[in-house]
Amino acid sequence: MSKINLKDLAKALNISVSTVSKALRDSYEISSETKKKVIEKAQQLGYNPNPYAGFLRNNKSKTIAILVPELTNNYFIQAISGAETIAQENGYHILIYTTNDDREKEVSILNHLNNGRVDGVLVSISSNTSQYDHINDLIRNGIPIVFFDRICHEIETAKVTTNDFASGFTATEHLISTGCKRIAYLSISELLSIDNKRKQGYLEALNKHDINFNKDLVVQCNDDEKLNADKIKKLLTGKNKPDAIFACVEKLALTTYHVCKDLKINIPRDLKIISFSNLRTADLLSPSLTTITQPAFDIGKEAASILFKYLSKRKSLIPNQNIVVNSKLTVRDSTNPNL
Amino acid sequence: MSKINLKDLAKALNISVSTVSKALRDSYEISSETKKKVIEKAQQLGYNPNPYAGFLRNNKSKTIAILVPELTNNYFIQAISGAETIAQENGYHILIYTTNDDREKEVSILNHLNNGRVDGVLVSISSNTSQYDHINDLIRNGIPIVFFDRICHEIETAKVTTNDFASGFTATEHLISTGCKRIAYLSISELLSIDNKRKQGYLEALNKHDINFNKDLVVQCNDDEKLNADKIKKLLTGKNKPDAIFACVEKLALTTYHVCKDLKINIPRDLKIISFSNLRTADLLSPSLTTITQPAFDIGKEAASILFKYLSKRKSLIPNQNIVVNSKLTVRDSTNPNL
DNA sequence: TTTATTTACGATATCGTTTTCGTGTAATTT
DNA sequence: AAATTACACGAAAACGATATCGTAAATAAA
Repeated sequence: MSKINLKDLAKALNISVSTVSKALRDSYEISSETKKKVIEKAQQLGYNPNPYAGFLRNNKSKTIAILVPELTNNYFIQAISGAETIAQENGYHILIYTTNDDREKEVSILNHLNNGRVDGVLVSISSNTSQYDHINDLIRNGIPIVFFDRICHEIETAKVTTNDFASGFTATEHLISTGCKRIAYLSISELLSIDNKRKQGYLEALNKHDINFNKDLVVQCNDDEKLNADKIKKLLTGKNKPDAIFACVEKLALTTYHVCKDLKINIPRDLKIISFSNLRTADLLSPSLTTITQPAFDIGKEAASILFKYLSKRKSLIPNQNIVVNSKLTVRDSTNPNL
Repeated sequence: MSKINLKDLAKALNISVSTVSKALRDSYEISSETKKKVIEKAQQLGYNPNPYAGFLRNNKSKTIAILVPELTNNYFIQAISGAETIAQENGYHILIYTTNDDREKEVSILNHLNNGRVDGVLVSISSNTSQYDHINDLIRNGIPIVFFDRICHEIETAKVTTNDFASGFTATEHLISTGCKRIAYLSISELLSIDNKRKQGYLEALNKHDINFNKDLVVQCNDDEKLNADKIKKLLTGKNKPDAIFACVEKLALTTYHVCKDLKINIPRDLKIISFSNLRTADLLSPSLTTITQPAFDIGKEAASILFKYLSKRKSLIPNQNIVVNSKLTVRDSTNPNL
């Protein structure tokens, strides 16, 4: 009943293992009658090939890994979901790993993957990563990598991101257009290129509109929610308070909402907020949140597509390229000057 | 540089392959000096065992699959995240699959897994599943299954859920306590045991408080958001409107919020809402949403733990058992009678 | 000293495929 | 009729690690 292998099938048909194998793989060497017989018998006995035998033989596993800092994050989930869609279409399987923004873990997981377990990897690096030996090792071993969102510029391969600079610029300019002059920027990590680019956009917009940059309005946050809340609270209660906040990531916008609730600061009257976010409930928040929304699902699809393209070509060296998918500004009440 | 295998290692050390293998697996047959030498050399040459060779030989892959209806769902993501935590602790890898609530896909994926690719499976079935041959096939083949949330009672194995009946009862009684008499129940699928149990709790609470059950107040929804919105709109504009809604799943509560926004129905004054939900932003919604929150992360951890327990015992037949992790009612403004 | 036991290692079969060769028969060409 | 070519299949060697044997040397027991 169970565990039928090629040998069993061959015995049942009174032909050789190799013939059965070839028949099932539709080889030209096998006559169509034999093929038919084999396929029928396979169906009948419920033959299911052992994947690992094939992987071992072929040195290909039709499996990729996706490595993200965390799962409980709308952006990453949508990206993974997009990648999964493409994977199913191409018959690929997906292994999921999270680093919790821990560099040690990232290194350990990538080293673990450096042995042929996967044909390729989709990575969004953890924010405190700044050295890339573990990633280069993979590439050197012929395991291609595609970065998405949190990318490494230093590594030559495909990188899929959104237009972070332009979006940061747009977001800031939007705040300026509502009359804001003292715009704070909430940063999540100085080591993250997406963060830097968004900040560059922010600075450029300030510059264009002749607003002096005040470095006290850039708040360096991290993964500690409590600490972030404290920093934001200090920002909003100190002298020279901002009249707007541009949150680099969703998490910081939500923390800001909570802080404002605590401090009874009225959004958007006292403080306007805009954020990069993939929150599905952005329009149901109180007040609804103005967002720069990244096409996360498409970014995931795109990243997976590129990887599969090179895998199917049996090319493991992916040439350096930057794929940019544009984000979209959705204006809602958190930046409404008339409330 | 790359692709060092046992043979290479053995050659470099001038000892046999079997000795190297045993040394690396810390076998009692090998002297500690030899072990040290082997381990050193392995490190030096960057030896990384080919996983598939071992999987093939041992018929174990230290890999499990998680099958969920969808990824863009806070509950499933938290559960997966919990399972991933346990998996990392136990050195297991996780393959992710989604069915999009499509029975065909569910069958196809499970059949595909029925070949030793994974050692075990964590499943939340798709809502329209009602026959279970594909699942029994797996178990018969020695691949253990643990259900979480969307379970199959008909199959003898471990099932991890929340206390759906009691929670449905609590939710309904809470609405009653705020003065509601015409409480609608938004159902997602009649074939889903969690849905039925929650509804049973709802009915029981109505019964206890001598409220007549009106079957027009049970709205049968599905995966089509547009259709659901129409049904809810009809419910809220027809005669005999409800004064409260109990949404069986988060998605339906959000749809209700949108419909209310459209119809300018004031929550909670005109309509109170409670929902099963794992939304992190429940308290930031307008109004904040009263929820029954499932300990999704813990459910994922629990499900994975049970699976790994039996896998480590090399027992593939998991005895029938129901693990129940209690949900928690968090009262917020959407059911506040004083607003 | 002889026998039994432990210690440390090597040769080899095995897991289930895929694929390269080799080979016998039939069909085609000279 | 002899030689060539196509066709359909089988034998066997991989892929890389594991584990069961077997065995030589060293130690302990007789």
